[in-house]
Amino acid sequence: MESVKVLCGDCRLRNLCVPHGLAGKELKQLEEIVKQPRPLQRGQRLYLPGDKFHHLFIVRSGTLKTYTTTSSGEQQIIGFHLPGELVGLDGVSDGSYTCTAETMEMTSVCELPFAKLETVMGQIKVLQHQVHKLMGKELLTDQQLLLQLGKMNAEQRVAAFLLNIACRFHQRGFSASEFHLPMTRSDIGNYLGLAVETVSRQFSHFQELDIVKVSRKHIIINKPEFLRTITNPDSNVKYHQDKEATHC
Amino acid sequence: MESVKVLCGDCRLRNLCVPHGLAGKELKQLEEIVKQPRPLQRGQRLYLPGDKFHHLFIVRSGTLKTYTTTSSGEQQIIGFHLPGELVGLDGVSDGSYTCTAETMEMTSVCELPFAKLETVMGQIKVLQHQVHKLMGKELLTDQQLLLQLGKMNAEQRVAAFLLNIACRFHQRGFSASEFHLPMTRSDIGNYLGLAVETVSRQFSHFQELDIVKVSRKHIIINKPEFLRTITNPDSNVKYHQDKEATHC
DNA sequence: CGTGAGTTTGAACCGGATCAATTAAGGTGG
DNA sequence: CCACCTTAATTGATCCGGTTCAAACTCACG
Repeated sequence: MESVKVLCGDCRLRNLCVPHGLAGKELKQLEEIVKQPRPLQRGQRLYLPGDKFHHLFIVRSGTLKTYTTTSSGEQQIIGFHLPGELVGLDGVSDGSYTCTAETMEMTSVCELPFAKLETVMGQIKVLQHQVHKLMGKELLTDQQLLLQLGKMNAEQRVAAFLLNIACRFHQRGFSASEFHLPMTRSDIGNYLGLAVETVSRQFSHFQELDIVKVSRKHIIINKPEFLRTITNPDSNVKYHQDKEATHC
Repeated sequence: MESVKVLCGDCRLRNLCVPHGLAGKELKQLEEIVKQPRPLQRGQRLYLPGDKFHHLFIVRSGTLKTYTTTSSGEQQIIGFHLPGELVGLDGVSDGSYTCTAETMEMTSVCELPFAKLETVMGQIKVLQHQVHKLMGKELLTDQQLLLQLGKMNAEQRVAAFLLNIACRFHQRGFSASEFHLPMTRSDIGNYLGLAVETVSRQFSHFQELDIVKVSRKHIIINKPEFLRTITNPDSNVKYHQDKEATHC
């Protein structure tokens, strides 16, 4: 029995995603080129370095990580991808992927054939612009991480990481103050350029300060504003007292 | 007296650049939307964070750097941009630039209005695909740097940096083994997440090993294969003996 | 239960930062 | 053309944040 396809128009995530701004016939055009392969178990790979690039993927549920591998076998995690996020852009430039995309839990994705997407983008301006924005967002995400790796100490990196994850959960309709991390400490350390032990110690450290409550992968953020103070040391930007928007 | 506009069709860099693959009427369509503002002195800014995004820029001659600035005023250089390279994609996502783009010497650029570019991309498939590839390349460049910042030690970062610069000079028709660095040690250190002193020491170190000859900004690479060995430690990938292509 | 992966915590070590001082090189004005 | 000044680069000595090594602990899962 095949599972029924979720149409973009019915998807909770559509406004974070490629179909943002589309409706009617145009939305249908997009829906027609989207495939939804069967869900993947934890640890399965969507693609490997060198695989020919044909598709972009969008996480529908679950989480992916993408990582590059050095010639000596070390890997650097480039990103964690939550529902609504685009994966596979690393293949656009050379026509083959350079990263590995691997699921971190049971995960469903949408599959977008890039050649067809480009054709439809040529016809629908709104779609074209939205895809460009999503490509641009990837760049900003990477730049944010570069800043963390290049200029922040361990405490700041972990604080920034927690805020970033909290913010993205919030955007997806989940709590920004209480959530379940889909990745291990080791993944976090790899991503942030830190040893596992350092990540663990920073978590304990924040817990001692009563900024967060950590039990394994379950996180409660008590004082997001403290985390923000840590990442932005002597920023004299006023702290905005919007009750809700503060998390992002 | 206005300087004469260099047409894409006459530009040495056209195959690295946006017009790659275009000819005739299509090339003309592109040429029509390209502006060439007057050359910029060293230290001038093309845009600042928060400036509204209207243009992409392409370096025609000279060098740019782009950097993000933290709330506390620290800056992280994201990239150095040589002739033929695209600058300004950090503005696509939010409609405002997030970086500062600053010249490192006397520099000329081409200016591409992004809205018009998108229109023409909708009409010319080859152009559309080429721009997407250039956007994808930015991502790969950032990912390369992430790997360096996340997983490499000082020696490896500096070696990788030299190889990367050498390669890009080579692609632009200059020598890969002898060149003039457009940036200061401090810029290199900032870019690589290292202190100035560390960069300087690594240069001296490589010079002692007779791998390079350094005098200030003038660099001669004697043994690029040694640099490659340093960045790819126990890679058992065979060393290709192509006399020329080896630099990249 | 028992087993193994993931996590936490402690102690010792080290690579690169920081501090400090010297040298070299453009750039400027006399 | 040269003396002066400022900025960039080099080199040495010390220090420290984060890694590494080691061990104990916890929890999910067969």
